[in-house]
Amino acid sequence: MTKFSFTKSAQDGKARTGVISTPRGDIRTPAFMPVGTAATVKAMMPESVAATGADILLGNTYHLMLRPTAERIDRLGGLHKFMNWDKPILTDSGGFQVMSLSDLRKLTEEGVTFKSHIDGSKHFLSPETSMEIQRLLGSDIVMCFDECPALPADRTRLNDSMQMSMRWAARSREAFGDRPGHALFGIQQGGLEEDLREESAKALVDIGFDGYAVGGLAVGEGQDAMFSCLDFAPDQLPEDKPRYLMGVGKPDDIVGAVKRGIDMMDCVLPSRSGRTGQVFTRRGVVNIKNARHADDPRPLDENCACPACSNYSRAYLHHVFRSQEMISGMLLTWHNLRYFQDIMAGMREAIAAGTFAAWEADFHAGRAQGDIEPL
RNA sequence: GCCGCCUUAGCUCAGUUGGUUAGAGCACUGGUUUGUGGAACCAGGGGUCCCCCGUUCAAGCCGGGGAGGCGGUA
Repeated sequence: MTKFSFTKSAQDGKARTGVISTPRGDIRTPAFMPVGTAATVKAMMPESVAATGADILLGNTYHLMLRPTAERIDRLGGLHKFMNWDKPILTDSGGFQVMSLSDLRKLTEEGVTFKSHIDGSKHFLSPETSMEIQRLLGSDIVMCFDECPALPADRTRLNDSMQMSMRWAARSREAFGDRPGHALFGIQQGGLEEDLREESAKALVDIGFDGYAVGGLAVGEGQDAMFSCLDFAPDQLPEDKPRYLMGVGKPDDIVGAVKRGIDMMDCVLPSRSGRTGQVFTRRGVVNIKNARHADDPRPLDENCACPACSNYSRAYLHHVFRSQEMISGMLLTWHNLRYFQDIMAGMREAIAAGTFAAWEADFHAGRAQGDIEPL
């Protein structure tokens, strides 16, 4: 069985490019992972997700634990077979839901009891149960169970939370055990505090992981603060392991993160926004629902090779969105995912060529143009 | 012809005993979304309350007349 490994092939400034090798295939970095919370990237067929250029996608412990349950997925041959995706899958541990479902859970040192948002039933997640669920799912990259505190938060709260997440990281490592071909990633916490981040990184490295995530960002602090944190946080993590910025972000967040040394990211924005009419393009954001598109025969982005841009007018995309036709979410999600993957491919190429700064300038110049003039 | 019901925002409709600046859903115009509780959410514009007369301090609401619509009936 191929071992899990990360090979960096080039670096330009702090930006890195390389390959994460797994038994289920290679992940080209920097990588963007579409989010498939409930064993589906909403509105997309798995083969379509692959066609956008994704090497890996993300699934979720909490959601799959509730429905259809990890045990059922295990009986049916694992998450890859279940959802017809044979490339790598990274699963979040449920840590994010500790924050996003804060009204529906009770947290103790031992773990978190959730009241199901589906039927109100109680479910316990801890480092140990999260590891077991992610094992049953057949996840290739397992995330430690952590607490992701929302920002702003005071230093005492951030410190207490980080310390507990580090204890949970040790328990996660212990419970994960030795599973060749599968990776376990630790998650750095500490809010925006440099010394807490440093302490967290050291604790994680002492435990030892296959990759390291920067957690607890893009949770209310704004881009300037996030970038300030990313000016030091990735540097605190091992240079020879993948660095994963969790939950980020918008196109310019992603570019700024890679520039600061991040190798992997995931975000719901391209898929969620695709379903709600917000489109990301080289020239910025387009709201396809806006009246200005109703008679526009031009494509969203003439330089995009996705099906939405290749075969349909803005007028059509506007019409099917307004009509709430399912193809609207399908086409716009496809476009957004393709655009995100094009950004990643562009960055990988530029880093390899040593031209990242020029690529980045071009990226920002395109956005500065704004969307095409209305007809 | 007669009887009954109806007429309030672009549409479908609420509107208490007559009482502040007449509301909702949809539609319309925009905005937001960051390890998915989300095909979600937020904000805004939009009114000759069918018309006329009357009663009253005060009428979408009460009375009279008219117009239009729907249903029943000969």
